[in-house]
Amino acid sequence: MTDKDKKIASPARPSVAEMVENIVGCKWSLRVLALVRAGVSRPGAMEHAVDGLTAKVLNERLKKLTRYGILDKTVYPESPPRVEYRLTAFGQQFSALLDQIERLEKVLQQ
Amino acid sequence: MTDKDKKIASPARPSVAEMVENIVGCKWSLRVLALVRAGVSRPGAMEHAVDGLTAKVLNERLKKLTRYGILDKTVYPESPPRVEYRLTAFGQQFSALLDQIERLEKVLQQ
DNA sequence: CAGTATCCAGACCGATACTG
DNA sequence: CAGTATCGGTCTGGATACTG
Repeated sequence: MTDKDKKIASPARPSVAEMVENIVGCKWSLRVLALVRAGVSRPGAMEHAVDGLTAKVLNERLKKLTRYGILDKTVYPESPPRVEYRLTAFGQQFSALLDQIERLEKVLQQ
Repeated sequence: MTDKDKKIASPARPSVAEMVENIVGCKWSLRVLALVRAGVSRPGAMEHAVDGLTAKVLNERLKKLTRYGILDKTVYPESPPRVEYRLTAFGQQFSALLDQIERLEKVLQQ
């Protein structure tokens, strides 16, 4: 975990602009968000799906996204352990940013 | 200028996702973008408007936003020199991200 | 499988001083 | 006023090794 992360441990309700800066500014965040949105819910699957993404960084991102109320974490007490991440209601709205980015992508391709 | 900046000097058309990561990841970028959008076009005015923003960092942001085709720079050959930055057509669409952020802000406040 | 601890090269950005 | 050069502390994130 980074120091930046620690600073928002007990946030005075960070603004969305701060969230966006802090989340999007971190490498892999958008990728991870897109994966969860696409139904890839398990960390192992995410790590496998994204070339170059390591477990350490992935966990940092998942933690941050969870702390911001964008993702929801579920732990199933099995062996081997199974964990799933899902978008929260707010996370679904937040991830609409991905749609707008995609829209801009098309603008650029013309 | 940072090394990250140099890498996109001759871009193979960076994706919007990369642009977003690279721009939003840089502190002050959203603030600067919002200022230009609000009609604050001169660097001096921007520096004066944002507490904590220094000329060096401001120029790095303006350069990057210009290189990405989001801003347009105009130099008036006067003395003292006058410079103005404006949103390009693409920049206007890009800065719609700010609207969505503002929308999310309201979602969060409920 | 999920998650953490440690290390460290390199990037970021704030301060300062400077040019045209 | 606009912009650059340089320095230096801090943070980032990739590699590796490890626990439960």
